[in-house]
Order: sequence, then C-alpha cells, then structure tokens
Amino acid sequence: MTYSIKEVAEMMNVETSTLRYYDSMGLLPGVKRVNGRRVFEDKDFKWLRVLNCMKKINMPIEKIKEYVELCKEGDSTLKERLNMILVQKQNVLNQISELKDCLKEFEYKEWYYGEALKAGTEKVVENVTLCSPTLEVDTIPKNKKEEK
Amino acid sequence: MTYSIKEVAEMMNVETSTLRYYDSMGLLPGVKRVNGRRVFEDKDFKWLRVLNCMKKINMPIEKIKEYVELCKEGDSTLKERLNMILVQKQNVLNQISELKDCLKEFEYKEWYYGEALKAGTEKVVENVTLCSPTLEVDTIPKNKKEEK
DNA sequence: TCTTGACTTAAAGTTAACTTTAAATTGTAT
DNA sequence: ATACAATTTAAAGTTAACTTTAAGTCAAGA
Repeated sequence: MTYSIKEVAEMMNVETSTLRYYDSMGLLPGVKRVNGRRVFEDKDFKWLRVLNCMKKINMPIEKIKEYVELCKEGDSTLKERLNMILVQKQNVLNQISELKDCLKEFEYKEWYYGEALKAGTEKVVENVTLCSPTLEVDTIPKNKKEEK
Repeated sequence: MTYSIKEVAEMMNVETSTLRYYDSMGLLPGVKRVNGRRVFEDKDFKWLRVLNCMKKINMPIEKIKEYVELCKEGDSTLKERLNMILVQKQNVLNQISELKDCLKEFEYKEWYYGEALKAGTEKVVENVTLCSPTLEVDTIPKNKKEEK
C-alpha cells in the first residue's frame, strides 16, 4: 500500500508543508519518488511513528537528524544509537515527573477555586499556599472522617 | 525577606532578561519597585511557582497573561479561572498520557538495540515493529519461563 | 570622590519550526 | 483537449520566546 503526501499529512495530523519541511531537513529518509512526487510506504510509517515520538518529547530537529544519520551508517553505530535512546528515555521520565508535579499544582488550584466559589470570595483561601493535611481534613464533612 | 532580580533568576534557573521579559509581558504582577529596581517578596514566589508550572505545560505567554488579568479582576472571575484551571489540568493529563506512550516506544527501542548489539547486527530485529508478546517470551531464557 | 557592579529601559537581534508564496509540473475527470 | 486538483522546489515570511545591545541610573566600597 502506498500513500500520497496529503494522505500521510491527514493521518499524522500535520500540514503537507510540514512533511516537506521535515524531508528537506533530512528527517524522512527512504521516502520513494514517482515522477518527482513523494510516495509513502508502510515502512515509512514505522519511522513516522518514531519521529512522532521524538517530536512529542521536544527533541530538536537537529538532534533527530543526528539519529537518522546514525541509522544510515548501519551496524557500526548501534551502541551510539542505544545511548541516544537511553538518554531520551530518561528525558521522557523526567518530563513525566515534572508534569506530575504540575498536575498537583493544578489540582490544588482546583480545590482552591472550589472553596473560593463556595464562599463567594477568594479571601477565604488566598492566604493558603499549600493544601496542607489540616486544611484537607477540614474540608471533609465530619460524618465522612471516620471512613478515611 | 526580599530578593533582587538576580537572586530570583538564580533560584528559578532563568536569565534575568527572561524575568524582565515576563514582567514586560505582564506576567509578574505585584512585584514592588525600590528606586526603580524590582524587589521580589515571598508572595511573588507563590506566583512564580504557578507561573513555572504554566510554562512547563507549554501554556503560551498570552494565555498565562489572560489568567493574570482575570486574577486582577477579583472575585467576579472565580468561575472563569476555575474553568481555565480545569482545562489546563486536562491538558496536563493528556500530555502525561502521550509521554507515557512515547516512553513505551523508547523502551521498545532499548530492547531492539539490546538485541541488535547482542547479535552484532540490526538484521536480527529490523523487521520487528512491535515488541510482541511472542518475541518478549522468546527473549526470556527457557529456565525463567516457568517463573512467569 | 571615584570606580565598580548591578540594575534600568527600549529597541534590535536571534532561533527554531514551521508556513506561505510563486511558478512550474503532473494526473485525473469531463 | 482542456480544465482542475495535487504535487514540486526555492525562497521569503511568520511567530513565539527569548537574548543582546546600548545608553543610562544608582548604591556601596576603596
């Protein structure tokens, strides 16, 4: 099965110009041409999936290109590629960890605005920086405390 | 306790010029001035912490400014702010979910290159797109299979 | 008092990652 | 055959988020 650049763009949810840009930056190795037009095959999708991941973790295009170049060089770069993958894996783990901290902040804000809305004013909570255990308990109805 | 822009920049791990830029974009409301110089107080750190989160989840500066403006308007915007927080909370959850998928891809690549290095060549694994259960089992030594 | 270092603003410069434009070519339907 | 839609390239334009520069102010120590 083969696909045009437009079809691939739709599948990947990007502009065709973005795919052409990636190609011009050397990020789409092995994409065949027929009469000058790009023709995407199944093997290209395997790579597009990895590319997608690399983009999502904010790897700069130059770094992704480095990886592509290593792949092109063959088996002699296996170790280097593994190292690159390990670094990026740690990078994702760090990002997930940071986002989880942010999530906590937003969850606190959700609680904060919930309390403020109940009271009709922010004054009730505006001096509270952290959702301290004490405060947490105080917001749990008395008849529910035992269940905890 | 008060802090100079340089001290804050060091604590937040950003350039002083970045803090001035944020200020110029209206992202540092309430920072006092003494003889024209910015003076950061403890209350400013509370906000900087939130700002930091908003930056980490890739909220554009314009969007953050919107939130700041709503805060300035007072209690009449509580509901709107809660909605904004809920949207961003979902945003973080989505990002975490996406990153977890990426993590899987990198973990697969780690396995892939591990196998390739053992064999000395990529040919052994290069046709394998997914780390299928079958393949997973095949890489577990026979004497360990029972333990699973 | 003088020098040094940290601060100020406004404006210009930088960078990455696209996006748009223009002009040309090709494939498909009428 | 002709029109239309999709493709191509090269080059210029855009945007967000800083960063740098230049020219000046201010406080503290020698």
